[in-house]
Amino acid sequence: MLLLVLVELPFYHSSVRLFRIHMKYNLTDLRLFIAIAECRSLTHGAERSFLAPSSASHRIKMLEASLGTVLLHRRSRGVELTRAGEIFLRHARQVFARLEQMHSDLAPFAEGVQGHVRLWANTHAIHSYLPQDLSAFLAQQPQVSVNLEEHTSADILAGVARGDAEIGIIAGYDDYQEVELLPYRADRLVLITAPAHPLAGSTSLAFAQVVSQPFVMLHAGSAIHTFTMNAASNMGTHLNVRVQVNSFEAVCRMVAAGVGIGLVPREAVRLSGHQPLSIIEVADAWAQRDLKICTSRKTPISSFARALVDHLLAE
DNA sequence: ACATCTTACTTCAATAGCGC
DNA sequence: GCGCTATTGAAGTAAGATGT
Repeated sequence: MLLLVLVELPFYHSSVRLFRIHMKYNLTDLRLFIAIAECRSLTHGAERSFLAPSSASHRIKMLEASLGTVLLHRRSRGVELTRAGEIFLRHARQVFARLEQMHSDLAPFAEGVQGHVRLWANTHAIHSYLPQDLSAFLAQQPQVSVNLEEHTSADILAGVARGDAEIGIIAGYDDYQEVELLPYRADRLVLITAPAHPLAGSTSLAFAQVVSQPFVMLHAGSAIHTFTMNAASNMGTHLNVRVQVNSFEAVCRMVAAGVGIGLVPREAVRLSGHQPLSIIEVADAWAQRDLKICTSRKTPISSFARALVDHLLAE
C-alpha cells in the first residue's frame, strides 16, 4: 500500500501540481532516510529499517528522483548528506515530530476526554500564573484537555482572531478590534541584578540606562525574548545578550551568580524562590505588563473554553 | 467469485569502487 | 587481495485493479 505523505511541507504550496504528480514517497522512505543520515551509511540505515541494502538504495534513488535533487553523496565508506539532504533530514524529523504531536493530541480522545481547548499564551503567563491555574482547572474538569502553545502577544491576538486558538493570554494591547480583552493578572517587568552588581540598590532605572549591560535572557523564539529585542530595537540599539536559558528560574539563578542582569516579570522573581537578587523598577511605561485574556468576538468558543475563561477570571 | 494483469516492492546475486 | 559499501538487473511476491 502506498501511503502518501500529506503533512504540510514548505514546498507544497508552491508546487501543488508537481507534488501530486511526483511526490510518491512515504513514511517508510522518510524513516529510512533518517536512519541512513544518522548512520552515515546506506547499509546500516537499511539494516536499522529492516530492509536489504539494495532495497534501501532503490528507495533513496526513487526519493531523489521524486524530489528532483540529490540527497546523498555516495562514498566508498558510507554516505554524506548534500545540502539538500540536510534540509530534507530536518523536514523529515519535523514530519515525525508532528505525527507524534498528532498522536499525542488524539490520545486524550481515545482515553475518554470529551473537550479540547486551544490556549495560546505569552512567556510571562506560561511561566508564572498558568501552571497553578491550569492545574486547578484540569483537576476540576478531568474530561477536558488543554493544548497550550507559547507565542508573542501580537501572534496570539492574530491567532485568536483567525480562530487558531480559542483563548489567548497576552500583555499590552488595550484595544484590538477583533477580540474581546478581559483583565487576567497585573504584573510588571523588573530588572534583576546580583546584590554586588554596581546597579544594585537603584530603585528605578530607564531601560535605556541599562541596555548596554550584559543580559541573561530566555532563549530566542520565546515571546519575551522577541518583546525585549524589539524594545531595544525601538531605541535604535541592540541588546547585549550574554547567556540564553530556558526558564525565568534559570534567568534568576544566572543573574544571582553574576553572569549579567535580567528583565523578568516580578511574579517570576517571587516564584524563583530565594535567590539573592536586587530588584529594580523599570521606569518605562511598557514595563507594565498586565496580562489579559482574549477571545474572538466573531467565533463563539466551546463550553469547555468558556469554563476555562471563567476559571481564570475567578482566580 | 474467480482468473488474470499490473504495479510496487523486495531479495538475491553480481559487480564496481575504495581503503587498508 | 580482502573487506566494506553502494549499485544494478533479474526474479519473486503481494495486493489491488480489471475482465469474464
